[in-house]
Amino acid sequence: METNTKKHENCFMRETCLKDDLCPMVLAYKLLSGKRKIMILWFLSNKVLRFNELLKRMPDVTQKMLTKQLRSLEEDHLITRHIYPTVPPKVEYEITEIGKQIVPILELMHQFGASYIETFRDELNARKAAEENPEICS
Amino acid sequence: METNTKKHENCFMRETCLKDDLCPMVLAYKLLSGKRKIMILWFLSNKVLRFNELLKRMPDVTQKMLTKQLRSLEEDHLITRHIYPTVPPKVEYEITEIGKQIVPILELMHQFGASYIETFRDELNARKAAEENPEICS
DNA sequence: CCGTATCCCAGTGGATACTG
DNA sequence: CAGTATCCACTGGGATACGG
Repeated sequence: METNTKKHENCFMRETCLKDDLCPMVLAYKLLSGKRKIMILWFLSNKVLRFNELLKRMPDVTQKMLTKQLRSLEEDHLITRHIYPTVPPKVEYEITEIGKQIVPILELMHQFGASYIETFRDELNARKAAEENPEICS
Repeated sequence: METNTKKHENCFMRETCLKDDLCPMVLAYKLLSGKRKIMILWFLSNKVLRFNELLKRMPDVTQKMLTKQLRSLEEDHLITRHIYPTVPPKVEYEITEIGKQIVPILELMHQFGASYIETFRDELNARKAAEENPEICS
């Protein structure tokens, strides 16, 4: 009987959710897809930050990409953008209420990632070494 | 002191994790990146499935892509592949122990997605209608 | 049944230079 | 400071056909 209280949540989903393309899980995935979005949300989760502050925290991203991802997050209502019309300009980004609901997901991902690294440390190091010295495979 | 039990988990991470590129959160994101991986893990989370059973559950994916994503998941030790050398061939995919640890993330994503849809139902419908009838914008 | 092989396209994201 | 504008390489992923 499915009146069982300990029934696996959303279990029905496993059979049906693909039928309509507004599957909540897939939607959530799409909202987070983009190489930098999770990091942006992560950094904003406990602090309002300016454009340059975000840029400094993400050394390997270009201005263009940061702008693009920020605009996309704003469009999805996950962050807001406050412009102060001063000279020089000042723009602050803040996470929204709905955006904050993503943070627990990020924390779980972090936990999982840490546990995964723990388990496969050696293999991960080997992979990394391999792609840094491809000539070894010659 | 970090002996504080109620301290926000991983809070320190927000400042430092980008410095080395093995940030656990980013790693977790990469393991799940790929249009179908979350769905595959979702379907396998409570059942061992054959290739064709997966294919039937995901009507909009090609064999090639399904194969590719399955191989990638296998390589990352999130699923295993059992081959029965019968005629016709039979291949079963099963989630691993480490793979099972991803399921809570998927469940959170599903919850979030549902809540997001609840909040922005009208806008989501409008967007969908817009991309189905682009001529409206003429 | 469970794949590979080939071709091809659109979108992501990097580098660099310029602007209000 | 906080962006645009251009150009361009790479790859994710779709369509289709073939193979063990």
